[in-house]
Amino acid sequence: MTKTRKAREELLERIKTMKANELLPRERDLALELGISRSGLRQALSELENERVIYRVRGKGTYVSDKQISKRTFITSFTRDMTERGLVAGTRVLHRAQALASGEVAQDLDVPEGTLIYSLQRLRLADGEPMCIEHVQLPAELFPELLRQDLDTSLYDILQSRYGIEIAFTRQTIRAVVATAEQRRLLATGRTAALLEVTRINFDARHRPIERGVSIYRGDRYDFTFNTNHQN
Amino acid sequence: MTKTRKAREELLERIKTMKANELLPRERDLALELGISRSGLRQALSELENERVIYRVRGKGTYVSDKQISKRTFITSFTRDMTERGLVAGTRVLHRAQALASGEVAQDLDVPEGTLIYSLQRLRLADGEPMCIEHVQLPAELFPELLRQDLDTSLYDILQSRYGIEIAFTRQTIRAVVATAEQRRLLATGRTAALLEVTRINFDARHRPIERGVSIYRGDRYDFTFNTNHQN
DNA sequence: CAGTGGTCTAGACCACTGT
DNA sequence: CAGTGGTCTAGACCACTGA
Repeated sequence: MTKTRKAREELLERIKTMKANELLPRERDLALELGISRSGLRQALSELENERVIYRVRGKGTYVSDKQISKRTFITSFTRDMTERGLVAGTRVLHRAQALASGEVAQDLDVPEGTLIYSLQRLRLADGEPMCIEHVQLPAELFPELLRQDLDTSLYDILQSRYGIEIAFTRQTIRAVVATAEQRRLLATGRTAALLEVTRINFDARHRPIERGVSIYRGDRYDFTFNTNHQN
Repeated sequence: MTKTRKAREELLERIKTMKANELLPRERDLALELGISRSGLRQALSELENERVIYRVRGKGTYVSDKQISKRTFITSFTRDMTERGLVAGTRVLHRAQALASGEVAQDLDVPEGTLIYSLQRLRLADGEPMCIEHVQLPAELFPELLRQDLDTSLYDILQSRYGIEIAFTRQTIRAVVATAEQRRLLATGRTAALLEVTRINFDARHRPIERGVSIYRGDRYDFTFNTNHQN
């Protein structure tokens, strides 16, 4: 645990007890109080500012954000997403197979055409109701024996705990599409349903593609919320 | 222009001439070369890392990212968005009026119900074809005489150049909806069209809501791409 | 004017990588 | 082991805010 990290935790504790828009002590005092240099403190504060836990005003001071504003950055994991919405995530594996990468999949995963991949199709449920159809591809080389794992849970938990893979960032493309007959059947929607099609590629810290997939969500039950920073 | 900023620019110049995954000089040498301290250089590098222009590997060095990966963070401005796609943005103002904030609008803008706002409805075009219907609300107090401006251009350019307002971050919620008859008429889509409904609130650096709006995009012509960092 | 956050420095030491 | 990026420090000075 670095000192900056520790300062960050202590700051979060302190902020929890404060109201929105309340003023924090000046940096020089906070640093003294937390037993850290001002530079170290400033790094911790900068992280919290990026996460919108606080905001800083030059010449005035550092303030606590509205709780409302700070949340929702991370998405990606269906299980976590549903949990945050107060729903219980469920999974039905529709199909699992080895396959050879081609076309868009090979391009997204940055592997030559014909590379061995795992392909996984799952129906994801929220409180027992169909929410989304998921089609995932991963390079087989990185995940030996993946298809023998229990795939009824969070794929990202498996990648992390069993293969030690950490996702560093995600690129997503969202479209609106009209449901096909097959999709209507699986998702149990009405005749003319609009669906949210999310195509995502997950990368590790070295910018290597780790996993890609397409998720098709019911438009009447799902929305997608996120924040964007416009620094500079 | 700060030294860090200058270093950043010079680094970008240098990176432009390099290939993907090429190794940059070590930090100590780069700092010397750019006439800056290592700390200052590291801050510039950290910015570039966040923007995915470079990536760093401990014990090895700092590398140039694939050009492919770095782009697409900023969205929000329709005009800029279309320009990046190689399309010409156009605008037809459908409606402009003063109004009183109520319900969701008052809540999103964080003003009491009954506060005076400006309301603006525009049809946005790409290469002359309808792309999106936009419905925007802003607190009148912040933007005197707004309705007298030329609203056929980028609203964000007006906010910045005429009112000196800088947007610091954006919160967006995306849904898929089926087009109503009115929307089909305005957007010139077919009978059963899926649309992308984007609700956004723009905040300044002090976390004050500056503007909110709903944009309804044609599902067959538009997609929405963005990146998410999962630091920590 | 005093008080705040923002920038910058030179240097020390730590943690990880690959030979 | 030598070489890399990562953390941390103490202190100086700048730029902005509001009384």
